Amino acid sequence: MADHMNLKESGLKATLPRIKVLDIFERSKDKHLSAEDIYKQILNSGEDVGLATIYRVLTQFEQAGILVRHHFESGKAVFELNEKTHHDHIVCTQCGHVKEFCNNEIERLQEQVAEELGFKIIDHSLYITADCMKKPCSCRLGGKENIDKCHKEN
Amino acid sequence: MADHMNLKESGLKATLPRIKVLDIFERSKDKHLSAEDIYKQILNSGEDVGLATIYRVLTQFEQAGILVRHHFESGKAVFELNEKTHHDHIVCTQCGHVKEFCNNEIERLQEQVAEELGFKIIDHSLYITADCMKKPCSCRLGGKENIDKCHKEN
DNA sequence: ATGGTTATTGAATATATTTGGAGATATAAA
DNA sequence: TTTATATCTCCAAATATATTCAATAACCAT
Repeated sequence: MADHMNLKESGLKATLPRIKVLDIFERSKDKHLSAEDIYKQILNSGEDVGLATIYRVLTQFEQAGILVRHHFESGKAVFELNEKTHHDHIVCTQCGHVKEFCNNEIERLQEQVAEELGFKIIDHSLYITADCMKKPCSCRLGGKENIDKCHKEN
Repeated sequence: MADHMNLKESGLKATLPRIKVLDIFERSKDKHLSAEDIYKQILNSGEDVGLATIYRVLTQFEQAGILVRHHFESGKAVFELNEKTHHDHIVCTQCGHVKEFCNNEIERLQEQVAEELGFKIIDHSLYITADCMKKPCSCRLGGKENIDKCHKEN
């Protein structure tokens, strides 16, 4: 359900193969999955994605720090989600720039709210969509270079 | 017709393509529509609007805070009306039960954090995954009926 | 209403990625 | 050496979305 901002952060487009792969990993946390595993699961789900694409996506995700690759005895590489230190996201609707933040007070309140409702928090994701208020700024003229130029110093 | 207000407020002229697009979203609340979806619907309704215009209008609406853009499973962006009547979600990993909540303090802190970072909030979504701590409870035995029975009174 | 100013449109084209498939490579086992 | 298996690379085609530009339509002040 949650929008996959990991992709945007990594500069990867949210395409069907990538979203599918991410989804599978998030649905099976703490499991080690090989390229073939992923491939079969996607085929089973009715979608048709090439095996080459799976390998490519896995490597991209590894490079983006989304996944971790392991080589166990089996001869084939397996992957799992890279649980990074947590942070929330604020995304500019004007230029797409993503900024990370972490506010302890917000984290604490979440725990509190959850407890009041009778839940114990396992994880959470907070995405704020916003306007970076930098008009008139070059990032509004389009083009990735402009975004980078504009936000370099942030 | 009152839609024109939205447009005027955003400094956008009330043109046929824009009114049509807005209309479609208001007529199909809670649905996620892609540029193609909109395009086809408009063509079906007899009007002829260019696909380029649809893309342009959708981006403009997003920037105006009228629409929110998501990337779900499909690989193409989808949009929905930006409902200001906002709430957050807490989801139980055990039984899938979803509870909505809204905590003013959290909302306020988000505004504050955003402001400190130089952003103006347009929208946000907070998903908490948690454990509903109701074990041993019937919802853990599987089956939608059980979930409903278990959480009816929440 | 009229006309001038300016924003907006549609069509074509551009862009920038990403994709699947076939074959290349590599490594290990037989 | 052959065989099998895992992974990667090349490339042409597909995809989603953006941009350019001349023609048109919306807005505003007469």
